[in-house]
Amino acid sequence: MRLSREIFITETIKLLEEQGYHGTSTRSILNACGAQRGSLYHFFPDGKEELVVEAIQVQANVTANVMQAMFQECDTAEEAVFELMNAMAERGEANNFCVGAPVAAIAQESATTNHQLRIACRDAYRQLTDVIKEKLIADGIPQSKARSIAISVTATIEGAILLSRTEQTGAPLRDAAVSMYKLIEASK
Amino acid sequence: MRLSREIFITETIKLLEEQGYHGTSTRSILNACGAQRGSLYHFFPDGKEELVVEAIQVQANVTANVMQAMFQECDTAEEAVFELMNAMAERGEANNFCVGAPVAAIAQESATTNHQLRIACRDAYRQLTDVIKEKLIADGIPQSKARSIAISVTATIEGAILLSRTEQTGAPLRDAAVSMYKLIEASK
DNA sequence: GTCTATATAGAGATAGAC
DNA sequence: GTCTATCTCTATATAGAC
Repeated sequence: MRLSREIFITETIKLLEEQGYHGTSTRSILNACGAQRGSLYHFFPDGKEELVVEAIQVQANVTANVMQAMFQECDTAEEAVFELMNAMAERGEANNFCVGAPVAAIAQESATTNHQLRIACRDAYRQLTDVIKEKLIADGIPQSKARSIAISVTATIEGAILLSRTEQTGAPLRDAAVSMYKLIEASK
Repeated sequence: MRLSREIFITETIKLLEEQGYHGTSTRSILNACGAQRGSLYHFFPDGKEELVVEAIQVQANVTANVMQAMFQECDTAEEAVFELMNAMAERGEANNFCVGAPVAAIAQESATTNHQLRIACRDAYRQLTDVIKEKLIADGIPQSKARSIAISVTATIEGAILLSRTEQTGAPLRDAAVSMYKLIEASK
């Protein structure tokens, strides 16, 4: 089969979402791609770590773009965040929560044990936080306040995905959506 | 050495906190306990999974007790949550964020792949959410509202721990503490 | 660029002596 | 209850033919 870095990255993101870093073997990645071992090390000479770091970066870009597109449709920042979180709840319910927070699992596992991965996760979160922050600023909230709220919203989203996955229902994401709406509204 | 189930559980919690489920080998647990392989399977015939399930339960109980004790010292619910989250920021900074959310890492990894672990994590979160809910109710917030806010707060705490670990600073936890204070205050 | 075979290490678990 | 030896499986990575 004609392979490419892109195919590896796409399949890796999916598996990371479900199983995290240690839980995702290069074997299962190879399997998902229909590739042989040699190809992986041809495209990613530094192996699994290199592949996962790139997967995190690609995933962050994709998510940031989706969020930005969604935010443009919403007048206020509280609406934007509310819509985003409800969309996540729906997406999760449609997929039995097999998809979720690809970065979160890696971040938890690697925060204190793998520098490269930690940095990749950190930068991914900064990118997503910035998208939220910009929407808050565009909505008239002063910069330093916007920064603090954006971090809180990012935290809440990640935690709510975790709870929704654990409960196997979108309820936590929907509850948290309401709370974030109120929080942003009250901060104006 | 004279061993016990308790020693295994205590050491396992510590390792899970840093490395998650797949990242924590039974070998490293044995090492930390100064135990031999046979002892583990003597105390926990079903092996790693049984041990980890118990570790999650014990950890949930300990955390719930700490929270309850802390909450008793605080007049209002918003104060209580604020104090808790700031205490977590401090604790993290004192430990280079090597400690954190033992349940979160396992929950992420096992949500879609291991039923027993998922249930243990789910119950752990329900227990912690209940502690927060009771404080909100005691503070005069009606039950259904209290439930929804408690879930949001739990989500935010878990997410903020994740961000703090990733950034290696307590800032996200402190930002989120302020936000949760505002959220609860505005919900009265 | 793709394939197979292999190297090396580590995983979780079991059996049975003491 | 503890220890050691061992089983089986799987992990990541490499080498070299094609």
